[in-house]
Amino acid sequence: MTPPPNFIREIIEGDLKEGKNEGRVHTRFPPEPNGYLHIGHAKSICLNFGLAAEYGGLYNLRFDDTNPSKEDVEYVDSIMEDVRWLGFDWEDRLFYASDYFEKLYEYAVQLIKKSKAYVCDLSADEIREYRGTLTQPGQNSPYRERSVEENLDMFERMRQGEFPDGSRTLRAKVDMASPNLNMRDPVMYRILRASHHRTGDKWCVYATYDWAHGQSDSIEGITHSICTLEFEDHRPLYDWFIDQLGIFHSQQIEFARLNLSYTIMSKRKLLGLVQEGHVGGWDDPRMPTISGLRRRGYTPESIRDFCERIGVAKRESTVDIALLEHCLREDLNKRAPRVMVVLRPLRLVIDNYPEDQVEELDAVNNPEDSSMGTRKVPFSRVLYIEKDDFREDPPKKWFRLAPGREVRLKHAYYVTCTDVVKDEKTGEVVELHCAYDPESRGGWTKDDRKVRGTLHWVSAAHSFPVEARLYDHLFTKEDPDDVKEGMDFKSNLNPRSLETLASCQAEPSLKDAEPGSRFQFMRQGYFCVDTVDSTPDALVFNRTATLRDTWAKIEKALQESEK
RNA sequence: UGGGGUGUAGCCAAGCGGUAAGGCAGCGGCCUUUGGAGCCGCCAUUCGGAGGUUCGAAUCCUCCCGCCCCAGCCA
Repeated sequence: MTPPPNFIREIIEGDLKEGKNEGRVHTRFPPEPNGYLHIGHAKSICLNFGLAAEYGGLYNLRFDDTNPSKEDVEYVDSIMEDVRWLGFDWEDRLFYASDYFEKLYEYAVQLIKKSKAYVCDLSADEIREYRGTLTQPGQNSPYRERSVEENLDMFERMRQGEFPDGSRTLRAKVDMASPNLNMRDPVMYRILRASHHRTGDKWCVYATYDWAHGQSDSIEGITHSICTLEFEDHRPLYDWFIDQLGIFHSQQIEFARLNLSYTIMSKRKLLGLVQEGHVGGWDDPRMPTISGLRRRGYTPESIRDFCERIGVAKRESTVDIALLEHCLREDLNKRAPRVMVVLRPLRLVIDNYPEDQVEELDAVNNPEDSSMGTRKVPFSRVLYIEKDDFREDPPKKWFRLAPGREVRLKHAYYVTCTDVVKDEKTGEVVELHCAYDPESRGGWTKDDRKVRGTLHWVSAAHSFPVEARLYDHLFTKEDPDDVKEGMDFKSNLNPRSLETLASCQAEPSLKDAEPGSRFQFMRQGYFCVDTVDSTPDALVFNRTATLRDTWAKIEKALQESEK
């Protein structure tokens, strides 16, 4: 399969044709360790690493750790775990911008010597005032024309910790009248006494993104530095620094970040959900984080497939989350073994089935893949079926169970409903009585009689209780940020994003299911054993995705036509 | 009102002067021991709008309109 064309591939192929960079393709994924990776990062990882792999190049993992006040090792660990899980191996090419702090400092000295950088004593507020506005040019800082000697001395003293936090900065001397605000003497270093997760207290001056990023790319010999659209305005500065220094020139290319319907992708907002307890953590199965998706039961293959299918372009867009779910189902359909689990049990007694008899019936593990074999499922007189599979007063087109109706029990027999037992007080149906056809063993008869409905079931005496967690979109709105005045995205949180069913009944083969293992609960959806809360004695399953539910559509259409 | 981007179907997205790929969603049908899966078919006479160039324009030119990003010592 040849990957779909996109503008970045076009650029790379053009470069290759021209023999640029000696034919090398070298990319990097540069996360800041200030949060967990999400599906949007997966797009970037697949793009960066996928492209390098495709053109026989290399890719680096580089932590952009230039702001110690927001960063933490917890995040670097999770990021490495997530990237590996997605299926990418950076081999020995793990780097940190902090690896280059000394080099960056030397580069800064070079710029000072070229009179292209200066120490500025303006406060943050003053810098803002001097910067001008979108329509008005800025004014030069009064410190702009300090001598090289004084700048060298002051910069050295900044590093030595002689000045308080925020009191001075090192700025690039570019152009205060530039229509591009990024060129109005951007800050390269700020004084910040914060302990860095790797360099500890060695430094009290830290490079800004603009100063660190391009030079890090250059040091690593990155040929194509792929980033998101909001950095487009920074490209002239990216190029300016590299040109002033006369070092290897990486090419920055920008693409549109991923947005997903019913989802937020902002790390800041995601952090808020975690901190305020709206979700259980970064790895809550409702989160769009890689760790959340993993715990939910997503496969790395399905995520990579998704990232390929959404394409790469420069126009801002929001991908329908149904596409992600589709990729997941397509993958799991082929690999997930089928099992029978009754989510909301309803007792069903087969009156004409011998009291003590138990049959071990053959069940196919995956109709899509016969190599996955078969298993035995016990059948007996008392079963559980799904509450939703019985209607006392069935609507049109209903071909599940109802009084007098015959259905097939998957892998087993045909049964006909003969009696309904209700709770005297509530009127709730509590038990069904059926008669089975002994000639229908395996689920078919010689007379080829049509039985349209097929239900899943478990034997009451052989099944065991499990918990199922049914997840739905975290937000009720396609665009969670679409809110009324004064409200924020949290007002769109879906109160029903998690439904816990504590007394489901599972077939015995599930007893030894390992944490993380995935199944299709027949006619219900894909589920996986939770890796955090599940124990061998009390299994917890997360619903990864529902199956397509044609009946739900039919019923909805039926109800609407009656109105 | 400065600068940088960007407009192709409900949602993504190909297209690069020769007459609108593909996927998702949706809708019909077939098939089915999962109302699952699979299979078949339908779904843009038109590309943000208006002019122009050309035998021929989504592709080139002009003007207009919409949307996104930028005034952190965040990334």
